[in-house]
Amino acid sequence: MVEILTTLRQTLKRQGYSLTSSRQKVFEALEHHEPQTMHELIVACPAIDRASVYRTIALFEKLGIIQRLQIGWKYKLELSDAFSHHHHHLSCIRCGTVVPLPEDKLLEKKLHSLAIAQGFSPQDHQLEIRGLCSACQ
Amino acid sequence: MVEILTTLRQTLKRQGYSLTSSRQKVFEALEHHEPQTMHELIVACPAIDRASVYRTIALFEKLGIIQRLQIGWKYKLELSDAFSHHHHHLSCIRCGTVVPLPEDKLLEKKLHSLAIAQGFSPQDHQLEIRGLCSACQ
DNA sequence: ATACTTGCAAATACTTTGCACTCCG
DNA sequence: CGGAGTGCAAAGTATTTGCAAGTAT
Repeated sequence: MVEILTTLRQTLKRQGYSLTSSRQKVFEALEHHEPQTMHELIVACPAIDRASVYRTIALFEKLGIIQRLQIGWKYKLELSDAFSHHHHHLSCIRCGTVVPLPEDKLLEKKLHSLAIAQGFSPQDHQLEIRGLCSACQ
Repeated sequence: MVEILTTLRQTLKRQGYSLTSSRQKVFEALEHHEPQTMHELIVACPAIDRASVYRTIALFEKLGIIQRLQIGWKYKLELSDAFSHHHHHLSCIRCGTVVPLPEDKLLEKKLHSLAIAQGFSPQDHQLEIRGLCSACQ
């Protein structure tokens, strides 16, 4: 808990930024949650101005602290691999639930080799599988 | 060429819509192109009002003619699997180029089984691999 | 001191809607 | 004729920017 905030502080400091209480609140709103929309995040941080949330998210994204993903129609935000675990998502097209997919080494290797085969130097990737969750089937 | 327009017409007609010249132009702007942003599409159809392009895209999406993808920051649009081939994307984080990834049966099977293992009934999926293309490395 | 941060208000950008008119079956 | 389709302008949302005041190093 304290540990991860230290990592966050260091990540910011390394680039000349500081861990302010606003930034910490945005970070905590993202922690231990499913990917959120910008709107949800703004609501989750009522004490912080919208513009500041946008600026914080832009900064976090630049520093690789968070990542955007496509879940359904709109993008959502979640902590990046460095602050959580690398994973993919299953999303239910009926109830909207998003479930993380356990890491699969074989899949990761496969994706890497596919990119190499096209002459790309892969850096990261995103996968979303849509379908019906067990409850909605 | 004519064939695919016939399929398009039938898809529309089946739901009570007709293939107008505006809709055909939007469709053709999407055909044989990399995924495009809404803005690019609007520019590509100068004779058509912005609102109509939005309405056409909404309709096409409802009927499964196109799909949205998140490529980097913003979403982009492309024809869905029914009007092109199922594929994934490699995108260059430097120059923005998007390259389709050839279909890989093994990958598809793998994704299907991963979803099943979580109790999901998978319907479709999207994969984006980001990295540097051969020219930008 | 100097550079980074933030809130607030205004400016932009993006998307949807209401309405009148046209087109097609 | 009657519903579908479109352009145009206006209304809504979403996101970014300028600026002055506050804060950390």
